[in-house]
Amino acid sequence: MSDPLDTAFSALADPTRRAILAMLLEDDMAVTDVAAPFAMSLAAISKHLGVLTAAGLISQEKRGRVKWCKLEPDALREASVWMQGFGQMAGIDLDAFERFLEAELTGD
Amino acid sequence: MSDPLDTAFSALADPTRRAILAMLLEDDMAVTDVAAPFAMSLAAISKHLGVLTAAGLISQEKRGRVKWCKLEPDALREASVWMQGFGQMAGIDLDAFERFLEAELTGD
DNA sequence: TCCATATTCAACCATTCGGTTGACGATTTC
DNA sequence: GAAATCGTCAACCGAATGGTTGAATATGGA
Repeated sequence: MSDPLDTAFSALADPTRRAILAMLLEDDMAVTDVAAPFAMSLAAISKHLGVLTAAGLISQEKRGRVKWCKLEPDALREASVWMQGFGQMAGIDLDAFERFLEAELTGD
Repeated sequence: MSDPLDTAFSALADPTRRAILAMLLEDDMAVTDVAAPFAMSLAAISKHLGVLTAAGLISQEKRGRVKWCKLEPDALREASVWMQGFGQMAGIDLDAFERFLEAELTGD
């Protein structure tokens, strides 16, 4: 499974991993803190983080005894581009999306 | 795995299935014709088509003895919106993003 | 009717996946 | 130095995945 799209989509297929990505969207986090809200072992979360790292969706940097996890949206962008090829995203109000982006980026 | 995002991303994680979707982007096809370019059994392709159907990414309609496969981009829409949020908006207020998604997905 | 075509079903197989537990190495703190 | 904390590793488990083959079920055409 060397194709980056394979690993990216496969990583995104798990709800725990998507939840982790959503958490990292707000801020970088240590492994233990990532694991805190989940009802599963730290080792399981560590594996999930390994999958996300292998897919390039996050990066991990160890400082001291804490390993920090950081979102890496570039890999998502590739997958997103692939999906754009199926263009007919008819239902989405792209104008509203643009306005939203604009407001978010220029606001505050 | 009832979450539609789970099934959609999981279905997209396989290169054979992505290739099938790309083929169907051009035109509707019969199962046998979908299978033709692949070096695997017809039964295997039939299974892949079942996965894509379960994910809502395609639909299948039987006319006579031929079952026609048709791309259904709506299921891709949800997944695409989810990904665009990460790809383009890292560091942006997640709450506002979720409110936007809510409006998009449930609205009108 | 008889045969070919289109597709699925059922059983099987090897591999991967998502989880567990317990031990372990590394680092910080007391 | 001893003890607590952070995180991974290794072994194991059950279930799901992706493929095979061979038989079965429709349907269409001669």
